[in-house]
Amino acid sequence: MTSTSPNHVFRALADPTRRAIFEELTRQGEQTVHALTRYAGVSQPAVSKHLTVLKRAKLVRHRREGRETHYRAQADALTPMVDWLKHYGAFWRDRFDRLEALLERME
Amino acid sequence: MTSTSPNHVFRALADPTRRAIFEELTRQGEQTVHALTRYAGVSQPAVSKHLTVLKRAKLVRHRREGRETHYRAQADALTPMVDWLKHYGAFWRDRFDRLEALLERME
DNA sequence: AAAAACCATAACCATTCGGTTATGAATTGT
DNA sequence: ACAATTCATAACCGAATGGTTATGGTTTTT
Repeated sequence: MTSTSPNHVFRALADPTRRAIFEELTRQGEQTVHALTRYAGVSQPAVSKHLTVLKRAKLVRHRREGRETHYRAQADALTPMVDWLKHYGAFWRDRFDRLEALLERME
Repeated sequence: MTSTSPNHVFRALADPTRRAIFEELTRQGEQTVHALTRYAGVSQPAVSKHLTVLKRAKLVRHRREGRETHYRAQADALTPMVDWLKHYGAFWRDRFDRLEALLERME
């Protein structure tokens, strides 16, 4: 019961600007909308809309602090995509399987 | 050399119908356009267009045989997506790293 | 108190997208 | 030779997408 439909995640990461925002949040950690706007090269409303899409996919969380909103990446929301790759990326399936076996032995 | 931009792959897999086609090709192996059309639940031209998009992302290969065209999944084209997950999926990064270390030791 | 900063939403616009039907080219079957 | 099958492309359409500027609500700064 890890995930039902990976739809939102795949959709959200299909856009390069959105991917760039997520990447930036992963690299630099928590950021305000203002900081992300300077980084993204598009208008502030555009960034806000992208963040809404990422939020819907649970790829980011936000935290209000005064007049600014801090966003941070929520990497475990990538699970549906990883699961999908495990099932349909035959090329990688062996490796994933071996990984899981290893991790279990490590517990 | 592994991949420049994962753009085409992410875009191609964003659509559920396209993902379903790729999944079907992965599960059942090579298929004609006709077979895929019966499976996909959309018109034949729609399937052809989806296959064109998947082809652009190198996710499928085709082979003409008489009047029919056989398509098959090209799973190693998922590499850019896996690489991206390795870099930006912090949650999974440790696991990937450990996996690669293990695999190297196993050679 | 007034001004400025930060952010989200609304309204709008051009383009892209995913689908359709129509058509034609090539191959196969009768 | 003719009919039928397979597929790709063209032409078209409504909806979704990604961007913009305008606006307004909070909160901070002066």
